[in-house]
Amino acid sequence: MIKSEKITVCPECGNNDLIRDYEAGELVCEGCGMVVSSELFSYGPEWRAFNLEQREKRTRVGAPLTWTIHDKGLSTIIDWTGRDIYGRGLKPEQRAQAYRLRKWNRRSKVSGASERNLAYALSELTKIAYKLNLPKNVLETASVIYRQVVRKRLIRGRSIQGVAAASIYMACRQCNVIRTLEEVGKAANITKKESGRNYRFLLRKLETRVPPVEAKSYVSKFVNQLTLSGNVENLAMQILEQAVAMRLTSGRGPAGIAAAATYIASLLTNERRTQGEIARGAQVTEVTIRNRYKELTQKLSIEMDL
DNA sequence: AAGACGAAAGTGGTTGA
DNA sequence: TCAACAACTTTCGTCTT
Repeated sequence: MIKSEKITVCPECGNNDLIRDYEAGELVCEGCGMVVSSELFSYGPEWRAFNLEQREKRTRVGAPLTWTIHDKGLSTIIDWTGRDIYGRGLKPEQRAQAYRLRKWNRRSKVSGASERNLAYALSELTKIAYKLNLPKNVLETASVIYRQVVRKRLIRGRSIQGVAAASIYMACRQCNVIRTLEEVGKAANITKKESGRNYRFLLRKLETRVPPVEAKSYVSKFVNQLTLSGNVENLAMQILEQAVAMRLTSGRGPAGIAAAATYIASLLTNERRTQGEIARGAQVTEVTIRNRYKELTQKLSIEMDL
């Protein structure tokens, strides 16, 4: 789904190497990193993935470079051993040249506080993503988001940790990977409140539309956590589709509904899990699961002959 | 003994005056 | 800014497997 596709040259630097970053829904200039247009829309993977592992493998389509290194992974380093590639010593004028090259190479890479901060922030993003077991595309998306924030000069007065967490959370939402604000906050060593504040801030300032989470997105997470089979996952999905069609989902927390659907599916397929087990993984209470469970079984007239 | 159930009171966030 | 409100949580006693 692509809108306004006529832009071919970056208005910032005149470069005509524009990259379509579908995961972030943006048209990005390869030259200067400017986001030329954020009109592209992406709803995640083009084909179906049934769990996180598959999703990780199947979403490796997109920008060819990485956005997680401050110079996009294009750097070269010149080492300090005064020898050439054959191990021979260098002549004095060559050594002097190598020294000058090194100096400028270094300076061109991490120059000034903002570059240093960016490098630091990107390494933080990587750490958080690692702790949360996030697929690569989410990390890449988060990096693009963070760069946007830097470019709009919104960092001042905010902690790098906080903005990093918010970027990761936003990237998760855009990529349909379910992580709660609490989980992200914990991985970034900040409170849920703080990560939430920063997320709302980004939402407002970047004017990004993030569609609300569908209950269905939760199911694969739960199924993985509880090591249930694909049958359960499929059945839970079907239940949710019916629930959505019958408007049983509006105003309800998607996590609770998905948890209940997973619970029902686990009963019907004889892979029973207790309400407690599911509740713990879903970060809702048993009571909520029970309430949703009651609604779903009643309204969808699912027979529970146990 | 563990799990499921449900009533009742408490909590944090949104909404609308 | 504040109170009303809905969804959800916590807690706890009771019933079921």
